[in-house]
Amino acid sequence: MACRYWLFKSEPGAYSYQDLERDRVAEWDGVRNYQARNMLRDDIQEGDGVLFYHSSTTELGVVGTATVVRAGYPDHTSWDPNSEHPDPKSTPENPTWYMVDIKPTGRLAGPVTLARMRAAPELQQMVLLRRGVRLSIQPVTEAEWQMVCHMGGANP
DNA sequence: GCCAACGTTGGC
DNA sequence: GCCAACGTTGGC
Repeated sequence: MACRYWLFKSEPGAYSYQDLERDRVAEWDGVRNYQARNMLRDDIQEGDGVLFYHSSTTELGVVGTATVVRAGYPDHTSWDPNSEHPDPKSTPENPTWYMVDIKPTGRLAGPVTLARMRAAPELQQMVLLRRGVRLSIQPVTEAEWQMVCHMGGANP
């Protein structure tokens, strides 16, 4: 897959865009879904763009952008029994789960809400809007990236 | 390898 | 809080 743009979902109660701005760099750990793992491990490259989406909150939508600063590497929290998502089957020698590091590149001037995206004819093919898709990491096309950034009043 | 039961996600 | 949709688990 030669995708250069992605959408990462996060519940702002757990980790918000504001948290990312505070931290400057975030290890995107804790992903425990094989489809998402494959993208983290195989496809997401340094320099790729990330739409940061807030889920399970009052204002659903993309609130900012980020960029990948480190491509996929083993998620060390998976073999830490005290982490939030331990997996006894994952070891340093044979890791099951992967993560990337991202840093914020700018809050959108206005949030691009889920409702606005649903209403945009240009975005009808977005993975996010597909019925039943719950992936927390999704590929985004360049056209979709441009459109969301445009709708958000950003120029990354 | 099938598939029912269960757990999770996430919008509403 | 509800529930549709999906992923995972485990008995057979």
